[in-house]
Amino acid sequence: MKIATWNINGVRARIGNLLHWLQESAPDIVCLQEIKTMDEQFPRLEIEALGYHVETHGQKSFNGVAILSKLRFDEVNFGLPGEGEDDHARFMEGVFSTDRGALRVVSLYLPNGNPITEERKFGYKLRWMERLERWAGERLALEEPLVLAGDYNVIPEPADAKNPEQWVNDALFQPVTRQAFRRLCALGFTDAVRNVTHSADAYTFWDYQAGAWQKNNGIRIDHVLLSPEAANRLTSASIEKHVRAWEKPSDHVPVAVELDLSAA
DNA sequence: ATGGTTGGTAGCCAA
Repeated sequence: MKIATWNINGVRARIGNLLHWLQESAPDIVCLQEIKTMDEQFPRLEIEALGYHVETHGQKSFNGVAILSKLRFDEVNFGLPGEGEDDHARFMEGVFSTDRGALRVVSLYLPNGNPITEERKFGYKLRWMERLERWAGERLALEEPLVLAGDYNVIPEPADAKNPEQWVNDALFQPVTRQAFRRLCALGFTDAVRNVTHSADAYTFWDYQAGAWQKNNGIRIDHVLLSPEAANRLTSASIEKHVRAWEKPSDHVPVAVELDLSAA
C-alpha cells in the first residue's frame, strides 16, 4: 500500500502535474494540501478517471485538503476538534478497510505561523499543534494503523535544513514549534522518512524565491507520522524530489511511504 | 543582501 502526501500549492494550477504524477507514481492513497479551491471547483472528474475516489475539504483561495484513494472510503471526517471559531480547512481523515482491518489516513496542513510576533499567526499555529496532539493521542488508543501525513510547517532538526541559521526567526524552526512536534512524536509516532531515509539533503520544500531550488536550499517540512501498528508494516519511504524540476512545479514535492498491510 | 516568486483573486494576502 503506497500512501503519499503532497502540498500541491493550488490544485487547479497544478492539475497537469498531478495527473502526470499519479500515473507515474501510482500511489494507492494521496493526501493533498493547499488545494486553494472550494469543493465545487475541485477537478475531480480527471482524477476519478484514473481510478481514484475523491474526498475534499476545500476553502476559497487558501488552505484546503483532499484525499484521493483507490480504496473506497468507509468513513470521512472533516476538521480538527478543539477550537470552535477555527474556519480554516486544514484537516481531514479517511478510514479504509484492508486485509489487516481498518486503516486511518489523515491529510493535514498545519498553520505556517509567521510572523512569530503576531499572536493571531504564531499563537494559532501552537494552539493547532496542541489540538493535533490531543486528537492523535485519542486515536492512538484505538491501536490501529494510523497515518498522519501532510505539510507540518515544522523543521524538526537543524539537519532538516540546508541553512538552519536562515530559519532561526521563522515559525517553522522555533524551539517551541520543534518541541510541540517532538511531543506529538513522543506519543508513539514514527517519522517515516527520518527512520528510513538516511541521506543528507532530504528536503521536501524549496522556496520559489532567490534560486532556492537551484542552490538546493531546501527544508524538510512535509512529514508522514505512523502509529506503531503502521510503523510495524513500513517497508520504504521516499521523497519524490524530481517533481520539483518539472514545469510550473509546486514548491513542495510528494513524500511517499510503502506499508505492507497484507494479511498476517 | 529585510531581497525575491507564485497562486488566487481583488485583501499586498498567504506562503
